[in-house]
Amino acid sequence: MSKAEKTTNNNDKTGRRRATSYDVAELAGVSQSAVSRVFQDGASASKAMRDRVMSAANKLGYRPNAIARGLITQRSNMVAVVISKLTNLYYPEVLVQLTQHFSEHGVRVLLFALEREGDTGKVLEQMLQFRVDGILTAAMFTPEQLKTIDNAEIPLVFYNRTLKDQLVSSVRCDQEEGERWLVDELVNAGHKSFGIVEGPPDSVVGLERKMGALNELSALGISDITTVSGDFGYETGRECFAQLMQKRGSPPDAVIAANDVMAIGCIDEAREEFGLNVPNDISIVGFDGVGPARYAAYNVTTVRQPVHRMTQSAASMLIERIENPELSPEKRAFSGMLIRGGSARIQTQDE
Amino acid sequence: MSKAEKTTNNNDKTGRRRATSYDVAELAGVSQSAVSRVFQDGASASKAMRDRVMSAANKLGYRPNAIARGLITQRSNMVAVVISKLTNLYYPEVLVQLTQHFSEHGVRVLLFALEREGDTGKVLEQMLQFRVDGILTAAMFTPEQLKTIDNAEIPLVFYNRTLKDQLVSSVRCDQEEGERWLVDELVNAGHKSFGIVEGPPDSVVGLERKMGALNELSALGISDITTVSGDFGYETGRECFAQLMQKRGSPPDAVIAANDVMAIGCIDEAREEFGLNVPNDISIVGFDGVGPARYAAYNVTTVRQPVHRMTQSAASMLIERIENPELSPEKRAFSGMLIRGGSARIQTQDE
DNA sequence: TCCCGGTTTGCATCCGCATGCAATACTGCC
DNA sequence: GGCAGTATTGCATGCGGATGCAAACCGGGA
Repeated sequence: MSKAEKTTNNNDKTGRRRATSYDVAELAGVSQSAVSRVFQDGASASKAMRDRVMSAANKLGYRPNAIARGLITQRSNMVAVVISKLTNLYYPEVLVQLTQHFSEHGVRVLLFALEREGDTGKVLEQMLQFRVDGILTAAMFTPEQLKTIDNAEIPLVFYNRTLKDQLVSSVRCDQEEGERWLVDELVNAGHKSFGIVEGPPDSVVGLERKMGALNELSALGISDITTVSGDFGYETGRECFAQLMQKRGSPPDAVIAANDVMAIGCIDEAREEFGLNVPNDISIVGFDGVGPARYAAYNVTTVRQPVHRMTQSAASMLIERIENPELSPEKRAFSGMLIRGGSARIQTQDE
Repeated sequence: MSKAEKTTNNNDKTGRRRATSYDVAELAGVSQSAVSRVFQDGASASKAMRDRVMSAANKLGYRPNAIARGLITQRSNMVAVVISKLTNLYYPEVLVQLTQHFSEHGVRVLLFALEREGDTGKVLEQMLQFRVDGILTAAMFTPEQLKTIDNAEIPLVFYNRTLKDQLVSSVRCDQEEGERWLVDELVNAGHKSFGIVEGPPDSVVGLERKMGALNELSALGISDITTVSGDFGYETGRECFAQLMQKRGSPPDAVIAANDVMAIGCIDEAREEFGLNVPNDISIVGFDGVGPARYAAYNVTTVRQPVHRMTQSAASMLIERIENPELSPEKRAFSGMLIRGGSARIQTQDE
């Protein structure tokens, strides 16, 4: 079959077919490669050629086929972003910002949403089949899965989690540090007994926060600690507080919740069901600095993650590694920002 | 160049290269088409062939290349999902659920996030270049853009917005109806003066809600109405309430906010800055039924969107139209659910 | 044993674009 | 005007897999 015929094979059911570079070439009376070059960045093409091709392309409504381009350049210009369902209220911002950062570099986001953080297996296969150029994940992978990704030589950046002693790239908020701050402030202000509301068992973030708090409490010689476990949601925040009360009989001086939403749940439960005044009867702190933490009714004392810088950083780390696979892994930890809200009795000002 | 040579051209910088169907074929001692067939659903292949190929494939870590497959089948198995930034707190759920519904049908989500609902131009081009099989949008397109999409014969489903008198598919919550319910309840309970907090000017959803409320108020002969305008965020919710007070001098009997987050802002402002008791001094209602609306401190009277059914419906509508492009457009409107929270003085029970 | 119908399999080709290489056009300069 | 040097352009081919068609194979019935 000749090249000319190629431009006439309408194979769409409707008889129409999307214009290809051959169609444009024919209409413009130039070669297909010329068309290809006009639609590339660094390619050489004279102004005359550019005009002719663009005019023909507009007439036909031609757009380069990113799929075909990806096949030949071995770059899909897509990255996989993996999020898990539980972490409500916070990841939305992350996702929108990430998408925009990637977008500025011509990279699209292929979204993978997990029911729970454990469901990574199913999606990994898909990511590989779609030949994503990189993976940004807010969920953990098993060692075996990591090996698969490594074998495929796909750059990977963890978001808010990392692997100690392993060569992986990650961007995270220093949760231990944040918890340390909270604990220090509370202890300095005289709190002696603590309740800890931890996150779901398979959440790395939740675990880090809990350990950060426990370690610091232990370092400060505090041992009156009661731990209960929730799932990052409002309802379990309330349940957790109730459990805490049941376990202890009386309220602790302070409650450290693994995130703001659970802290809010605790505050509501403390007020509504136990008639406690927050912060006079009990201090309650959270983590994240999400929107609702700022609502006047709660004004949660918390540590805010620098979401914007983190997403920015994560996106550029991944893009750099896509463009230069030789780059060695890098772990970046951002400090959060202590928000001295009104839900805890701590000093308003350092002296 | 012979077929055999094809299997040996390592062109990766590292000397490694992802296994292709040719590699698998060679190792298994079969033809490339055989490999292709083993990795397809309806294709014919004997068990013996299946085993040989799968074994070779596993040995090589082969995975079919979805990009190449898309090129030939004319199906990318990707849909574009367009969201805009402003609508916080609510779209996250939508997004995760949509992704999961699509995922069950083997369809991936390519995410496009808009800074504002007006920025559709930039992303449209990208969606077309990536040859998405369909578009699900929670942002509006211009008539010109719609024509482009139509020309490209890409199925399109609107989420929570639609075009009257036009042949487009859409899934939405009946916002007018919901506002009608709220207004009826409030008026029945004796509210006579109203404040309306509307959404940002380019939000279709916001507009629908405002008009729904205004129309019903007018139908019921209520004319004491003050309108102010926010951006769906908490802060402007507070500002709006302050403006409302400034404009009127005294609080209206009820405030109808275009979404829950602004309703929460109004409640906080009313309580904190104006010392009003909600709902005794003033009723405040929202829309959406998001998580924070349920927090005990607010317990917002609102209309909850049936998010799960809506996303489910939207996903399947789009998939059906991808598989059968002849299907005519369809508009589905779901009724919301009136949540009689504690932020408004309305009857708890119909008699 | 031979022939027929139904499966499996291989062959060849195409999807739409990028790119190395060779051919051609154009530029400035002596 | 001629020529070296550079900027454009066209040609041919490949990226990885799907698929129509024909060849090969398989089993069963006469």
